[in-house]
Amino acid sequence: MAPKNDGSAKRVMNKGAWTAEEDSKLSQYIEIHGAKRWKTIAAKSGLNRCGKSCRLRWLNYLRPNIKRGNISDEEEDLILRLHKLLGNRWSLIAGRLPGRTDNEIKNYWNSHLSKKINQKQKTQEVSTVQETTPQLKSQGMAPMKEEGAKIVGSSEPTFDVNEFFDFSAEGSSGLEWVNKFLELDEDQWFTDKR
DNA sequence: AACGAAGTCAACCGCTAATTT
DNA sequence: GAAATTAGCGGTTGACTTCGT
Repeated sequence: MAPKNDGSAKRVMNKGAWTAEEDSKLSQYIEIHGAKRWKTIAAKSGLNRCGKSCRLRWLNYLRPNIKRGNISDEEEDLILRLHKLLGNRWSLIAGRLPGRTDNEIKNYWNSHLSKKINQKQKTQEVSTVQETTPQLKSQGMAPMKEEGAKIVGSSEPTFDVNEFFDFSAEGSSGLEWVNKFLELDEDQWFTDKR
């Protein structure tokens, strides 16, 4: 679908890093008018930015109660466990970590955790293949290299969570089912960590 | 001190889903 | 119900910083 030509299409928007002045303008506008209708916010706040850019800036940096940096061990554990459960559903994972944004968690995963997991996975794969291959061969099956890799550190969960859980019935911050699942998973988790 | 490689993270892009007209 | 608009998501990029040589 083609966007309406409102006369602003040819206007060159600012890109790149936000300045303190831009942050201030955006914060002030949202404080008065609320964080709705980003296109309008972008147009009326005096920022030469697109609505998308304003929304991202607000959600990731300017909104209240944002935590920055220093992800604790507890938070890291939770991210690992939620990723194991949900895959790359960063916004859902972020919903369980107050003050954290999906972008931050995604970055943290890509720069820190994926490496940790790859290392762990490599060591596990060696032992798993050694243990399972003779048995699988005897059953006429190939070693499950791909499937095995999905257990930890893949971008997809090992099952379709939508088939198991009705996301439409859950608020983003009230995912009771996650806690239940994690409680169920707790024994296994601490067994893994020992 | 200088340089390149690797790591980090803010921001953009493309797409889909949800909502409004 | 269809079209248009808006919101939101995840993947990717690129500028900047840190580290190693």
